[in-house]
Amino acid sequence: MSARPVVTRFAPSPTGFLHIGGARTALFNWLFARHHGGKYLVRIEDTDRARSTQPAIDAIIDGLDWLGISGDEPPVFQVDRAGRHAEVAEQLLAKGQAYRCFLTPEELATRRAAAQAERRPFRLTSEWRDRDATAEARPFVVRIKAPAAGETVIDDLVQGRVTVANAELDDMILLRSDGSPTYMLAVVVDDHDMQVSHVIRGDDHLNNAFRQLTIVRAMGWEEPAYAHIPLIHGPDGAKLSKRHGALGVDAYRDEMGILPEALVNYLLRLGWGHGDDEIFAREQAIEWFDLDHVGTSPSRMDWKKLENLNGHYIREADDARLAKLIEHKLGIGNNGLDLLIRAMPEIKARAHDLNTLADGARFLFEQRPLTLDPAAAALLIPDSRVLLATTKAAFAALPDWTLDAIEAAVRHVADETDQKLGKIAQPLRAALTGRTTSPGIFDVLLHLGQGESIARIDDQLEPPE
RNA sequence: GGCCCCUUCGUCUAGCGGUUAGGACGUCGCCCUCUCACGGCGAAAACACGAGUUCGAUUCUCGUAGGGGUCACCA
Repeated sequence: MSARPVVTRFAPSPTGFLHIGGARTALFNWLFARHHGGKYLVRIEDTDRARSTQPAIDAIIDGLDWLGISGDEPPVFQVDRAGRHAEVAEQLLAKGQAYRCFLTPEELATRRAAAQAERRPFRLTSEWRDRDATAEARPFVVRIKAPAAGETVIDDLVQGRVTVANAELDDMILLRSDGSPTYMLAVVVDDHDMQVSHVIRGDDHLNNAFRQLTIVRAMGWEEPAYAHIPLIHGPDGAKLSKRHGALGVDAYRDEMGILPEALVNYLLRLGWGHGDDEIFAREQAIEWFDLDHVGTSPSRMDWKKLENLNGHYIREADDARLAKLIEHKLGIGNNGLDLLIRAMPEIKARAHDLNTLADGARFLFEQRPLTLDPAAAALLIPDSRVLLATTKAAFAALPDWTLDAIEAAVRHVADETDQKLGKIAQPLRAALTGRTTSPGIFDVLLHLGQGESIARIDDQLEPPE
């Protein structure tokens, strides 16, 4: 590795949302730069003006921001640099490393079809390659003169040494007939101008690296180091589809209720490992991250593991922060927020995403009389109602509504009636929360308050008609 | 199809010639217990196959099979 400063970049094309694979690529670039005290840049590859959209750009920027891996500098937009790209193409032309090709798309299609008919691979050999055709008036594209013989070797930081015969490389287009740069040219020029030292990107670009290298070499520029990381597949090993996770990171946030630190931890661990470690604080990840422990085989999404990690981070998260994140799901005001925060320690222990978190807190804000779910309703048999009535009386007599006092009261009723605690706790839970599962019953009582608790019990004392 | 890449429990991975092949998620069992979680303990579970190289291969080499990527005036 050369001594030049580390500069990485994440270069998405804004034709869709920021998906999980892109997020991981960005993360690895960010981590690598941080680890080496370098710089991490974001470049929007919008040279395909027909397919690039502003919503996509917003989604990508927003997603990176949410994950805490925004660029160190404002994003670079590739379209803004079209002039510079054309300039480099001109230089290549002047150096005889590129040529104007007057083949029309139709001619190209014909040749391609012919090659396919003969079942041989199509490799363009343009008759314009060695012609000096500056004077032609017809539309043309600018093509690179790819080396015809020999081979090109890349020492990929993840994949190892990869060799490709130059005969496999074709004279790809640098400038389209409308004068706009293609991706192939734009990446190389921008990476050079932005002084990118390490190109870390998805495996699907490995083949491109060879073609891009020919441009770098034709210009005599310093070559970046390459690191092609394996793609993420769906649980079935096939390409990640919409059905199983080719979602924008916004869906992980808004629909699945995932915390950014959980997604980051999961993504980091997917395709990379550090011994037996599973949980990484950000600083720790920066310290440990490297490229030589990035795996070489594609990895599959494991929703259960993400969920587990998310549960971990929810339990670790600040109560007020969590309350803020779910208050809109519960439709509560400021008074409710305070209650929610107070009850959060018990609620969050039982959640693995923001949806289950909100669901677990719902009983706190339910309007009386509660609608019991079937399992809870089934608990309220006549015997239970008698116990409930006794318990209610004990609650009504309590001068202080503290956890200790509540617990003592309930246990006392159990002793007096010679019942196990569960015989009282379960009907109580049903009456107070409408469900058969909830935080510990004493906590439920405490947070609901004396008046509300008694009222909810009262609601269930008489069997419904 | 050409070219390129990949292959350790179901999944994510540790391993970098000699290990009882380790951890995590998931699964199952037990414990804790007022329910559900959390937590604790334990169990089942893997080196794709075949040749080499070597005293010795999960590890190195080559095949086979399987999987993936890529072959545009898209990125």
